[in-house]
Amino acid sequence: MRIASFNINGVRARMPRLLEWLEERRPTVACLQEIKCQDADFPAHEFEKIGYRAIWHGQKGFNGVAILADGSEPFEIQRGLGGDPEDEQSRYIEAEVGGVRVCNLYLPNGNPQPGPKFDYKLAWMRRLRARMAELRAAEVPAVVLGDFNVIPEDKDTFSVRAMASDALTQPETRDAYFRILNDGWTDAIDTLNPRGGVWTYWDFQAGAWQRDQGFRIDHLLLSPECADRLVAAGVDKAYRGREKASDHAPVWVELRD
DNA sequence: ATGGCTTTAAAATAAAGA
Repeated sequence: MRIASFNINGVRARMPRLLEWLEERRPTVACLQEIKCQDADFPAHEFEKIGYRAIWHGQKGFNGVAILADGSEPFEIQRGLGGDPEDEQSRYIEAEVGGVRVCNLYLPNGNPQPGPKFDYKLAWMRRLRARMAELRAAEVPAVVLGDFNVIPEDKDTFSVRAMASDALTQPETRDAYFRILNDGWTDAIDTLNPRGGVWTYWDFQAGAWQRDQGFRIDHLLLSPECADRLVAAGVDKAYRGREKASDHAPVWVELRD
């Protein structure tokens, strides 16, 4: 099975491009972030017409996540990340699909740093680590994927200097990410591309796409039960160059059945 | 150059993104 993640940056604005990608690439599971719509406005019917069933967790104006599955309805396990009853942002949804636990997240950006948004990001990462520890303890095959808003290492950005004061590269951000990995998770794209230089995001501004000035912030983390089944992982880079594209490209992992 | 684009919300600007 192939499990994909795509920060779509406004699901309604991207529908033609998104349907195109689903039909051309036909992922078994497609996780979306930044759907930027309320629950009532999610275009579930458009996905059903091409054979995908969906669950989603929307929010007015920004954030919002969804899980699409080819030919079956994802079995919802959890919506929203635990650990903070005050947190009302729609950034997490978890489901069972084809015997795999699929955990789709849109991690807070955290800029500007320092400040309350950065504090929220770091707190969110601690809460995520707690949820992922539960999944590890249960020993279920799990893929935790999405827009992490983390540039893990210097090799994951076109310019270390340009990103030096950005929340995505701060030592605290990276520490939190590697604390999670060291609990026993495998970063699929990094494992298959250890030298780096793989981008998943290119800014809309300053000709970043044309200059190939991007970075890697969309990640697919595999539990040991899934890491044993890793066949391939990659970025559908060409979709970033199409008309009315998102600023992210889709990322995917292929698991042996 | 806290710029440079783009979407959403809502009616002209403002917030958010990374």
